[in-house]
Amino acid sequence: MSITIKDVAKKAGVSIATVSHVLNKTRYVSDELIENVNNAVDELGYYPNLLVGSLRNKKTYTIGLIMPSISNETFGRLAENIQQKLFKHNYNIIICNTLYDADVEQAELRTLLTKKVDGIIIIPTSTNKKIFEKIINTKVPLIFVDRIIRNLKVDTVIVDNFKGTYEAIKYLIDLGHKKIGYIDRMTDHSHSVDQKKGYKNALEDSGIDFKPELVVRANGFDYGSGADAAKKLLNKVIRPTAIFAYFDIIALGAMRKVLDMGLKVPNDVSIIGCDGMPFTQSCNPRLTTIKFPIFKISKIACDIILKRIKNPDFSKEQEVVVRPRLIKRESAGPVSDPE
Amino acid sequence: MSITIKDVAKKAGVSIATVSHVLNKTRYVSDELIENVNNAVDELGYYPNLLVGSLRNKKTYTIGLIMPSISNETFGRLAENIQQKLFKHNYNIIICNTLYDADVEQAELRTLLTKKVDGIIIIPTSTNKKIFEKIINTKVPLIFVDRIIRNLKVDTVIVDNFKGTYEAIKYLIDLGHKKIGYIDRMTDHSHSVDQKKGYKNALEDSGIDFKPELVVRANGFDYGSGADAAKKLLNKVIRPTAIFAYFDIIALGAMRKVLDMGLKVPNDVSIIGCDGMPFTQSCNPRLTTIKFPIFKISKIACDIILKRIKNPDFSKEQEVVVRPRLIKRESAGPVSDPE
DNA sequence: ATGAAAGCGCTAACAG
DNA sequence: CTGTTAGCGCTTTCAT
Repeated sequence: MSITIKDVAKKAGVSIATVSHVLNKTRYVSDELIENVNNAVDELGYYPNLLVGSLRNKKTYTIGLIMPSISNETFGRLAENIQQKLFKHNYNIIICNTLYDADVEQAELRTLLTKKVDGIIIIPTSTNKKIFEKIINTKVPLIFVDRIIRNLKVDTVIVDNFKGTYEAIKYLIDLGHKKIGYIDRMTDHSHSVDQKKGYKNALEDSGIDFKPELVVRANGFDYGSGADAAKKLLNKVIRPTAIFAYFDIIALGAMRKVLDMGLKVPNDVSIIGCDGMPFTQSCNPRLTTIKFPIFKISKIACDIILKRIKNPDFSKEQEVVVRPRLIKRESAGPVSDPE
Repeated sequence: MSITIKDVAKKAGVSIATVSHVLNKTRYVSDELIENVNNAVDELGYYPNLLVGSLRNKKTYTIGLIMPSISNETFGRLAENIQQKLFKHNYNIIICNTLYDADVEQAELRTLLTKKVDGIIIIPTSTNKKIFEKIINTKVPLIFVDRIIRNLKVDTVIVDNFKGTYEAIKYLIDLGHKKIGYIDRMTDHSHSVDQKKGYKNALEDSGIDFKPELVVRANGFDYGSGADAAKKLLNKVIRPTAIFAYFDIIALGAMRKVLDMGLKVPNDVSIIGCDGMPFTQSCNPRLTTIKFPIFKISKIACDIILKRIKNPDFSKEQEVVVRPRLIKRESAGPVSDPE
């Protein structure tokens, strides 16, 4: 039972039309009535119901943002950037975490459509084309971030994981490393596949054989998984002199395990992570990492969705690829024992 | 121009009432018509407009969440927890970051009221009572988290920063430390004031004089500020043998500075942080820290707001205080050089 | 210069 | 068993 325009009109002694026009400055109203209306608004504490408009002019000024988990600091920063940028354009965002559960994601998508968001930005969990095609059919602007599904007609903004990883592995090779362990994800998402390809190609281009036993999988994004994965790698017959991990925290866990085993970083084992999280510049030793370009990604995603909302046909679906950057720090160094 | 109930009714050859009743199972409809309606829904890709209902039954199933910055990992986890819990009750959340700007916060509050959220959970930036009293007058349930404003009739969930800090300082004292540096916040918020009081009281209760020169301020939550603050402390005439910081990242920055100056942690300087962020268990050395009880806080906040939504008068405004916990790790140890 | 009223999408009371 | 319609809060056209 909140205060409505009727209450204001009654209190101000005018028609609801006049109240509306005063608030929106949509036609001339005498100074006296303007004053009456404004006073009534203040006294009653009236906040116009924006949702009503959505039923007329078809805009809610709300955008859905679906991601695996905003507590992941990189995603959190991405979300914050997106929220900031969109708020400047008067949009709010409804945030949903899938926690890597495709069913949850589907439910969230449904709710968002039901709440008539003006658009959806998503770091998808599901790889099921059908689901997204349904969304696309609604004509609600949809932007994919950080993950691509081939042959889906949708705007996409991704990081070039292939090149990023290729460059990092190449860097290790140039430092003399030949036995490079690789901590892989559990998923079959594009970004994961591309990353592994970067690893393989870098090795092969330098004439180093790819050895499957140097690849180990870690599940999740916690440092315990990183430590476990590193343990497996370090106990191999051919012990790697360098380890690449898909996520900084995994890399940190790996580093921890290396140190706990009495080895030195980078003297005995070099380590490279991914994302460029803030702590990577303050841990000990500082972590070499591939920086995820949060700012660029969020800017592009926002630009596209705003344009798409303004004009759904402003262009064909775009696929924007952003190049990540290798930040060289202390955790990766020359191999100490080149054979 | 999205698909409406009319389109469905036409396609299914029934009235809009029947469509409504089929979708909501609110009255008997023959199997045949149910089937027709469901088919029409599927074929058209119809998503009912939930916002319309909000204008009738006065519920939007949307809750506003305002915090300084979700990219702060602790806040991010809090937000994620809250989102998860509320989603189970069919609520979505609109997230707003104030970035510690009170004006932004005020604008966000306004927008949320305008979008008729069913409630607002806020870690407030502003300390201005007037602003919040206005919100409270609207009767929209409001919950304060992690910050308290005295004499404001509002539900509040906070951490006992006094006790938490008291305990941490006491721990250092028991380890033999007498010169304990304190890195303080820039704000005058309750949690900050309480924290400092905990520091002072712990000292005094142990017969150690509080020395203002051992208190230094850092602005922000980045590790650079922590390093700067630590530098100031370490260059004091009486160099502290321990440093307490209000935030883990500040503590990490301080630790970094200590190491960079050629000192050892904890041998030369012990360090304690606040929040219990994940990286504190994997940095080197592992950080002793006061754990912020994210799970409890979010649970309590959600419980209260849901009850308040269901029944605004279910109880008087509550003030729940949660006790934090000191996690003892390697960054704090016995003083090496007790005089 | 201002008011009356239609209509947005949907639910629920009423009609049959 | 199903359809017709009022009405939620507001904008906007039409009327005066």
